[in-house]
Parts: sequence; C-alpha cells; structure tokens
Amino acid sequence: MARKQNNKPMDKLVSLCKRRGFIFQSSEIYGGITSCWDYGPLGVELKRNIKNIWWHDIVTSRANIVGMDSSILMHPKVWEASGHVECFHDPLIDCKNCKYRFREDKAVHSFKCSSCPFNFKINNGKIEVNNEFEKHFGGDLFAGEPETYKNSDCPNCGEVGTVKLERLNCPKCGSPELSPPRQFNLMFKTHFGASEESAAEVYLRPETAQGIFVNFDNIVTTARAKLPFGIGQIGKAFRNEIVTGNFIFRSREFEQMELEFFVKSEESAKWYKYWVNERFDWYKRLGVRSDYLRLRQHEKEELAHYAKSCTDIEYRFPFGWSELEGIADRQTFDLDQHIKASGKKLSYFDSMSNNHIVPGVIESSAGVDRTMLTILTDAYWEDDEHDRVVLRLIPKVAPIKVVVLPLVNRDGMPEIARAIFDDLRKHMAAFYDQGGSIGRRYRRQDEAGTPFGITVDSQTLEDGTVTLRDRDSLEQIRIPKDNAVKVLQEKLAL
RNA sequence: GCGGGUGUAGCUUAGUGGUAAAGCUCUGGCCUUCCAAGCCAGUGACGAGGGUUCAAUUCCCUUCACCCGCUCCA
Repeated sequence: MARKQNNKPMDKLVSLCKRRGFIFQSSEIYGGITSCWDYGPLGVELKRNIKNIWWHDIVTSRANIVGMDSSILMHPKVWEASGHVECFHDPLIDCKNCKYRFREDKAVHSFKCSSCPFNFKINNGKIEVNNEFEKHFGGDLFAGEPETYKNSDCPNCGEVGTVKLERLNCPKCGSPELSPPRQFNLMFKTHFGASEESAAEVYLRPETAQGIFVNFDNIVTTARAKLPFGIGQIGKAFRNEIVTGNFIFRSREFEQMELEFFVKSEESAKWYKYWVNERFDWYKRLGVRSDYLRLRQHEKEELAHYAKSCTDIEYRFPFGWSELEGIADRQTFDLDQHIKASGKKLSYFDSMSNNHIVPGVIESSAGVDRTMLTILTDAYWEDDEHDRVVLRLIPKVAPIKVVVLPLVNRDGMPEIARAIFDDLRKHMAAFYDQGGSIGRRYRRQDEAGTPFGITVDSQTLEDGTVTLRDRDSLEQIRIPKDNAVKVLQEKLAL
C-alpha cells in the first residue's frame, strides 16, 4: 500500500503487476505480510512458462539429465551434514553505536582477576596484555576461544577460577553499548507431531540441492546413470532472511531451479565452464537484453570453503546489479559430507577403471522468482510515441499468446471472433475481449505482454481474412481466419 | 536488526474533529469500421488496533506493510 513513490525505480513495475494481475501482496486484506507475494492469473502463467522452459532445456531435452522432486521437510541430520545448522546457529551482537553486527566471539573480551589487578583483553584472536603481566603468557601471545578464559585460574596471583569476563566491546568502534547476543539462524523451524514439546524439531529446506544429494544413490541405481550426468529439481525453499525487499527479489519463501551435474573430478573445470556459458545463454534466450546481463566470478576470498570456483549471473536491476544464479564447482564436498554423516556409501562405480569414485559436482542454482523479476523488468517499456506501456515478453514466456477482438460489437463480428477464439484456445493461451474501443483493448493486452492480436473487421465478413497485429511494431497483416492456429503456432515456435 | 520516508478507491490526487471529493481505470448500456474518442448509469477507499473526545480518516500511542539507506546474504 505504499504510495506517492513514483520516483522510485521499481514502483511502476510493482503497480503494473498488481493492476494486471501478475503479482499481489500476500494476505493483503490483513495488511500484508513481509516479503511474501502471491502470483495472480497472469503471474502464474508467466512463472509456469519459465519453469517449463527450464525443465525442458535442462532436464527433458538432455539425455544425461534426469529430474526429481524431493520433500521440503527432511531429516534434521541433512542440515547438520550440509553445514546449514552449524554455520548459522551462532548468536550475533549488534553494536548500538556503529551498528556493526558480529559474532559474540569476535567481540573484544576484557578479562580481570577478581582478587588481584591482573587483566587482559582478547581482540581479534590475540591477547593484549599490560607489560607487567606479559611474562605470564610467555612470548606467545596467541589466544584461544575467549570462552576458555572464563573462570580460569589467575596466572598472576594463582587463585583458582578468579579470572572473570569484565565486559565486551565492539571490535570495530570499541563501544561497550551492545545488544545481547541473538540467534539468527536462517532456517525456518517447525515440529513433527501435534504437540511442540514432545515433537522432533525439523526445518523447512533452505535450498533444494540437498534433496538431490541425499538421493544420489537412489538415482544412480534406478536411472542407470553414467558420468557425467545431472539431476535437476524445481521447488520451494525457505530462508529466514534478515533483510528482505526489492519486491520479489529477496523473499523468505522462494522457488529454486537447481541442477547438480556430477562429473569426474578431473573434468570438473571443463564442465564448470560449460555450465557457466550454457546458463548465461539461457537468460539471453529468454529475451533478456544481453548488455543487462553479466558474469561475475567470485574472488578467492569470497569463495565458500568447499567451492573451487563460483560464478554469479547478474542482472542490472533498477536497484543495481544483483545475482540471479550461482554456478559453482563444489567438488566432492556435498557427497563427502553425507558419506561422513550417514555412514552410507554414496559413490559411483566407474567400470573403466574398476573403481568406486565420489564424483565432483557442478551446481547451477537459479531463482524462479528472480528470473521472473528479471524478465518483467527487462520487458517493461514505456512507448511514449504511442502513449502506452508494453511488456515486451518473448512469445514463449508471455502469459497470453494471442487476443481475439471483434472490431465492433455488431454485424456478426463478435460471433466470428468468438469462434476463432474457441479454436485457438485449444492450442495456446488465448484471450477474448469485446469491451470498449479497439484501441483500449489493444492497450490492455500490451500491458499484459500479449504478443499477438487477431481482429475481426468488416473485410472478414467479405473475404474471411482477419488482421494479425504485432505488439511491438504495431504492424498488421491479413491472414485467412482459418489459418490463424497454424500461423500463430509457427510464430510461437520461433 | 538499525536509521529515514510513506500509507484516503485499481491508479493519481483532494479534503475534514461531525464517517469523504475528483480525474483516469474498471463494470453494464448506447454509439463506434483499427490503436486509451464520445454519451448514460454503476461498483469502489481513509492499512490495523488502542487512547483522548459527545464524536477520530483527521490529534496521541502502538502495530502492520511498502520504499530508500545501512547491515546481512551458506
């Protein structure tokens, strides 16, 4: 319900999405709920088209890739093995002065003995100590976890358990004004069983990928897969993001399209490169302007510990370059983790070398909602010359492929148009509209991104031809009405 | 999570301590022979909760949502 913000970059698109039934705010009649969005009649068609194109291009059109659909709730040990529990269960502290957020153990810890003047600080993993007490630590000023010094024995006066934590300070600005440590686990928790107390805690999956890894053995066996081969999956994932926003770009519930492509480790660099190129081209084929797309290779320091290489595909949104998809060479990390945690043998038998090997994996992890936002943003066009707003969607992704219109509502034109519409909608998403002037009806479809319009006019009554209007050029050609299905099918196949 | 901004109809705006106006859109009808024409009629809003008050959309508090910036982002 935000208003008066027409100077904001996304506002016009948000407005159009609501006006035309692409995207609504979730639970709007109750005031909405943060970062949750619902897809309306046009939105769901567009989203479904995106997923279908991905599924076709990545899964069904390829001989060595299969699909799957794993459950959202999985065994809690999956997330321990994957590192999701450990990585995110650290409590974080906010500095009230400089707003820096940090892990509790990164704070500057000041310790003091309660029975003598002995004191020291631990800052960034190092002990800082007054000269007079330096001898107690020898020459080695390495510090362990600050936790281990709490209630330790005093090296100065020798009293037992008298070293106490005196205070914490911000590691950045030194301020002692800090929030209490708080949990920021990004996984959504829920419970199996009717009563919370007695039930096991489970998580909503924060990514779909683990569903693939834990089924690795099942799929290798049943699909008789031979390296290199891939497993693709589309599904919802949930992350308790601290910061959401930019419309549907970052939300807590979102949909992923993930491919795990298993390869012999020595071939991983080759396949990594292959998938980076393949995926980059995919967005171009969806009609996204190529100068608004770029690849960004992660620097060494930026890489997660398990990834050998990682490249993001980014789009230039009105709010800046942002990630659409990550392609990573994860090596054998994921399978290794599950082998360790489950004790099961997740390997592949290579009949060439007669060896059991754990394959490396190239991951392509794309966001459905982000792809949709990209397509909508990229297609949005204000055609000032003709005073209209157009979504220049390629026919393949457009929610409605063709609109059928009688030029005027008499002389039998509505009946003929209706018959053409009935014919067309057996083959493609079509729409019929007889309300208002012809110009108004064209404009409505321009905003919906409908690429083609068929209009029945007086000449149709004479020679059976109709006009076929092109959304972007506004050009019209005449075709026999009985050829409408055929002509459109050809155009849609482009 | 922090700071700032915003919240009246689908959109853009008006207005008031006595429950709200307009244009566009939308719906129906008339008219209309190709790009938001015209005429008639109609639907439709003060984000939510609480407080002050005889009376709150208006004043106060809280909350919710959106936007911008920071922070975060396996």
